[in-house]
Amino acid sequence: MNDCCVKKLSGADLRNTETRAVLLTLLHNAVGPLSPPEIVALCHKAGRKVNKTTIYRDLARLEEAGVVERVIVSDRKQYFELTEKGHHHHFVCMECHQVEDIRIDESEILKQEKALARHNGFSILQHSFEFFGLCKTCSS
Amino acid sequence: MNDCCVKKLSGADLRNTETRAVLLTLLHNAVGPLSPPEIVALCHKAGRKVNKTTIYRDLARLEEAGVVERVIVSDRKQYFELTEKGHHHHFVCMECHQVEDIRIDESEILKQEKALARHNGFSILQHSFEFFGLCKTCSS
DNA sequence: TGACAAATGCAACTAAGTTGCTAAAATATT
DNA sequence: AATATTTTAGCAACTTAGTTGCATTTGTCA
Repeated sequence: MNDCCVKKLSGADLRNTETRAVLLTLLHNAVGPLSPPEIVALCHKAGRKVNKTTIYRDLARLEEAGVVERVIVSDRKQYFELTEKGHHHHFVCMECHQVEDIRIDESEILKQEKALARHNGFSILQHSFEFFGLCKTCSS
Repeated sequence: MNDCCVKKLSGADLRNTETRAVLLTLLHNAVGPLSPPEIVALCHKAGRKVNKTTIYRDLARLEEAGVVERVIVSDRKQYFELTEKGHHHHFVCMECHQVEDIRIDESEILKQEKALARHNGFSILQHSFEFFGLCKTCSS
């Protein structure tokens, strides 16, 4: 298990297991957020037999510990990514369904959020923007 | 069945059935998009016994016909709303999970979309913004 | 009214996600 | 290093959303 993983796990009071190392490595290498079924499939591909229950529970614990974040993507699945990736949004390819991280300037949006909250009487605590279209590969 | 529904259905080459009238009325009166299980529950509440299969199929046909739109909300369910409501976004209450329609000025965002697409090599065809927080009722 | 296509309901199915319980592995203790 | 303790893993069973095939019923139009 690499040092980075050990640090993340021990800092979170979680035991260092091979499954967690694989999980964190997968999330680390991913170009976008991963869903639990995707993670299970990738583990199996990497020769590691894991049960989906374990993945769901590990993700829940890592989320509690602040190591991963549950991400809001629109296709009726949960997604997770490393917290260290920071706040960003997603591009979803309508053809291959791949999800890519993207970063945008939010200054204008934050202004509008404030106005919205004031006007409608609710408080806005977070947001999620998704863009849909064809990715580089699928559009060429 | 009210005139409005009849027009929507005949214009879409769909037969006028009581179930569809109820469905369209529910969507018409909703403050936000509805999920199929929600629609089934609301139908039953309104004294109309419908099978979920019918609702899923009716929604699919109405979507094809452009009468309703499949909406992208983040909680792993499909949602539908009347197309006539036009383009807008959603506010999701983190407490009661109610989804409300909201409208924002997108001029700044559209500019960024163009830049993003150019920069990353993909084409953006649609987007979906969701805001999360506490609704008027839940925050008071 | 009757023919025919469309719509409905039912049962059976898939897939994501959850929970309880037992077995196994990781850490702490001696 | 061996063992006690606690966490983690795996399995089976379950829930809910959503889908499909097929038989039956209902709209629509001649």
